[in-house]
Amino acid sequence: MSKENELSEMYNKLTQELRRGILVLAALSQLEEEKYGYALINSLAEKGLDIEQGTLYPLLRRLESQGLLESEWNVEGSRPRRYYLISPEGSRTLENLAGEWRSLTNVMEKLLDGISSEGEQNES
Amino acid sequence: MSKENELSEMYNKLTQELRRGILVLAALSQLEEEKYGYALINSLAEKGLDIEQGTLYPLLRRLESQGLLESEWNVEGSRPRRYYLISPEGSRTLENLAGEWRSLTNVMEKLLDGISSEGEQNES
DNA sequence: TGACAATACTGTGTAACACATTGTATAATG
DNA sequence: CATTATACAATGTGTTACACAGTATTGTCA
Repeated sequence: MSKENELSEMYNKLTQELRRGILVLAALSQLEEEKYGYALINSLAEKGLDIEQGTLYPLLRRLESQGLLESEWNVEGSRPRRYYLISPEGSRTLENLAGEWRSLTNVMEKLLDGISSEGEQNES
Repeated sequence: MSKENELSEMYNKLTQELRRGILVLAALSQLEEEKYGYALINSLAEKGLDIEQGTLYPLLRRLESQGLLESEWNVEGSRPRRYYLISPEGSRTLENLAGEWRSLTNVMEKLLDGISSEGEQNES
């Protein structure tokens, strides 16, 4: 059993690495309207991107400390929630990152040309 | 000056993170025909993906140790070169990763819908 | 001969993610 | 009322990989 497990474990690592890095982009892209962490997790999950709480919350705080996000507590509801919103600087960064992303997809398209994917394509 | 430098430094980190993870995919995709490291660097650069030697060489050795690549010294030319070739298992992994990549691009397309990129789009 | 390009490799630091876990407040259920 | 479940936030620890800078060798060309 060890062989297959090692394999899929390694494969998971690789896909994990693949997802990594897009998280910032994904988060920023969804915070043009104010959201709190938990809601962001859900809205990303709806669009097919699962992210752990232990990944997202530090990420949000990091982005805030970098000046890309702004946050404030909202205590008016049932529970206090910390709402995050993209900052002007975050918007510029988002646009630039989005451009980088599109460049990358262009490059990868060239590189992957002719490689058929077995992975299930989720038709939306 | 420090403010702008910190900014672009952070931005570089982010784009770096964005590139991260796709390196495996890029390398595997180009090694369906035998290549040596230096040539791979050049061929990737031609397609728009710059990768440092200190990044690629350890990556190749890692992929080999994981069984995704095979390598051998070729001493017939002027200098000895280590040639790398994707393994059967590497091919399967490549196909799966390519599928994951395409899923990710689908998700990101949804997420980035409506975000205009300022970054220069390299029209090929 | 000297300088530069091609080619390969390694060691170290940094940073981010995943995972597990803690903690609290509210809702739901028995 | 007590207990469990869920919404929500936070942290800290370990793993991993990338970048960077540096070392080293061998050809080539001036």
